[in-house]
Amino acid sequence: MPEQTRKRRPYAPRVPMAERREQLLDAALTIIDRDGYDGVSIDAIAREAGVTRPVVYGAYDGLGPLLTALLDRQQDRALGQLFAALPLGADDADPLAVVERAVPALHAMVLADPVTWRAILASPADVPDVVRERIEGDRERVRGVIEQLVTVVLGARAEQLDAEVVAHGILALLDHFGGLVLADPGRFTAERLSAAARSLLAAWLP
Amino acid sequence: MPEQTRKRRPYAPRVPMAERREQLLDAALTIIDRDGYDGVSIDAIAREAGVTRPVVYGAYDGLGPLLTALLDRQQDRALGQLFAALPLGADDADPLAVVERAVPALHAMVLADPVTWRAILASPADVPDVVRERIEGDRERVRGVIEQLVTVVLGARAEQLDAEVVAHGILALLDHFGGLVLADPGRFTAERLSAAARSLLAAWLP
DNA sequence: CCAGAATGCTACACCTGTGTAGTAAATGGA
DNA sequence: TCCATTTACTACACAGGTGTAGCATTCTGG
Repeated sequence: MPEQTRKRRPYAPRVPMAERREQLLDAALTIIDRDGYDGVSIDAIAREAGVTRPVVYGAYDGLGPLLTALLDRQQDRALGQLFAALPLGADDADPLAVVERAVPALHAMVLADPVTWRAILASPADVPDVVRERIEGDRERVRGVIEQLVTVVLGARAEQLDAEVVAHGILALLDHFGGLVLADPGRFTAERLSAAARSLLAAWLP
Repeated sequence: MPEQTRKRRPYAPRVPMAERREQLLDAALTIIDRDGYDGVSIDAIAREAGVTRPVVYGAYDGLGPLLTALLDRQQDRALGQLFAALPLGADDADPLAVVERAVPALHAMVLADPVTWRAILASPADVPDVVRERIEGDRERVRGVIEQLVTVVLGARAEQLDAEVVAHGILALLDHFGGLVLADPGRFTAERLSAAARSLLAAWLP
């Protein structure tokens, strides 16, 4: 009686590369959302996807390239969502209207795709270098857009302001409140945040 | 000829426990500042301090307790510096004066002890749980103080405002600009930040 | 001056992750 | 149907971190 009994791992369903790649990116994103960037490793991704490590190495050349691919994919989603939410066609130049439209739109945006946004908003500091650099770069792009938006919307008033500093401030606020909304949606509702922004801005305008 | 030639590591200077503990905390802080929280391990701390791991285990029961002790020490420094920088005795209730005093004080504060503040401001997300909880708790305390400060300083005007949201916002701004100052002191000077805060606030006041 | 306590070091067993070579199973076209 | 290709798995060697047992050295007080 040959002891062939050594249980062999059941074969994972065979899928073509393209699909496998997508599946691995999903697995990585799931891990990031559940365990943070610390939890991401080739091994963890393989386990999460129900395959073995060589399968992952077959699809990507390592953790760096895999995360880069993930960022490529999420970047489209995130920036697309974001630029859709920002009232960029706002030539009306009414600051109050801009804020009234942007705040609920952004609120809806993060809650509509919490996994993507948690990965971005909760990312900082010790993430793998590839990820860090990528997100930094995107932040800069967004900050530039905000800076322009501020300049345009505030028009003449803007001359008093340090637009770069203001843009940094706005982005910091979006960042922080985005995180709060994700962490505690019941406490930080769109209405509440809109009201706060409105009342601050209303008092500020002439 | 006995082959006693197997080089034995030269003994590190012998120090009493109390001093050794301080030295290990310093080593940990150095590593955090240089390599981020990712780089912190018992092994790395031992190397940085020029001793072997068992020495570290003799002083602390593991990485968690060591980092807790580090936080205990840094907490005093940081909160002491912070509450000294915030104009808490500001019964004069002049918002502009409060900001004019607070911004340069905070700016000086982070630059006076960059290691401590980088460890706090650049901490987020995936730090060991002990550290994360501790810093979160402190943030809440500080936010509470700011909330009160806002209420007091703005007086009657405060009734229009959502003090909690405003305090969150202010703390987010302090956080973010603190990081910017540390990253690029030449670009974000005390004067520039003061001017920006002053001009925003001046326009906002009646 | 010489125990014995205090302090530090070596060495080991264990864990988790990386990356790869070799092998086994599934699949699709001749 | 059957074989070549594609896809997946096993197994190994290596790297770095943890925690501990046991030995070596230094220092101090009697």
